[in-house]
Amino acid sequence: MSKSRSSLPADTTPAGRLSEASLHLLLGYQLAQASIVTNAVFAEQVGAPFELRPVEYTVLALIHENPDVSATRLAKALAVTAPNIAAWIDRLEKRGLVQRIPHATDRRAQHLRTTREGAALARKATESVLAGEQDALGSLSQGERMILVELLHKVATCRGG
Amino acid sequence: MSKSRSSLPADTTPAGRLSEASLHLLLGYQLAQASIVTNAVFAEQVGAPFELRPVEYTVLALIHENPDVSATRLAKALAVTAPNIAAWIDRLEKRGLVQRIPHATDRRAQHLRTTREGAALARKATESVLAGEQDALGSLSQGERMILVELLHKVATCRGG
DNA sequence: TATTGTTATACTCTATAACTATA
DNA sequence: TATAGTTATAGAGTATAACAATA
Repeated sequence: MSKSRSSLPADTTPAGRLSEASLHLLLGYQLAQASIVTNAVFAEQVGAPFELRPVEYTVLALIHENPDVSATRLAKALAVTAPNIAAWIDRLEKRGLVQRIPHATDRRAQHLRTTREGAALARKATESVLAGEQDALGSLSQGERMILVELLHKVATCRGG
Repeated sequence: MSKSRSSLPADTTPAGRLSEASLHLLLGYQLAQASIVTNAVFAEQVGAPFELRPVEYTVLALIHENPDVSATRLAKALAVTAPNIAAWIDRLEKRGLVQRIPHATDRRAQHLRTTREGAALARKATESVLAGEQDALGSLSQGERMILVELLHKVATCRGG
């Protein structure tokens, strides 16, 4: 069953049917338009039920996957400033989702780990967004989604890190 | 000449080399990571030289391409609220880049048009970001960029408009 | 001197509520 | 009663500066 939406002219905005021919090839514009959809999915599947903001969720998930990571490395991975990553970690720590562990030899540094509850939440949240995205993006085949993810990763890799 | 960066492990963040296996398939996450790159390109090519914010530029470009569009339709196309689109239009109008024209029959409504300067700026800005993106994303072939744009457009089209 | 992490603070962006005017 | 657009205001998100402690 194809969606009526698939009959949209190629060079018009998804909402409002505005011409976007000159913007069509702009990756930044298309990323922003696509993000409107994924942001809505995230808000519905994770933001509202688990009270996690997008960045907050990503911080939690990356700590979960990278036990004993430092705040500095997290900040670089997400391109957020040091004061802001500290604030996000604060929130997660106060909710009992992550722990700050003192570094054994370097007394300035610290390791970050998820608690048992944090790990469980990270798993549940990831599962929920994934399912939500697959549901919302039904018009894309599994293959198309794979290609899209790989190309996006290639774009992200152009970053100076 | 291939970039040293192309030797990056597939499931690590571009910066910080964190594992991201569980996030890898999340479109929202990959969009955010890719946006870090395109946002930097925009800031350098348009944001700084022309003093235009991303949304501000997009509003200008869409008005340029859709003469006599209404603020309501613009707001829907960009998924921003009515008060915010009004503020962005205010900024553009005060800089002499767009004009608000009273509607002929409906005295509540108005048409939006770019001025001669606004049109010139829209053209120059679009040209600059495009060139900047092509330069920054040199590791993607022209074909890959086309596929990426089309898939992103397909994602955006999943929006309820 | 450079690095890790923090606090304090200001700025930008966005959202909601309440309003005017018109249809 | 619904719509187009505005104003006022609060909240979320991010940035810079200045700092403490350690390497």
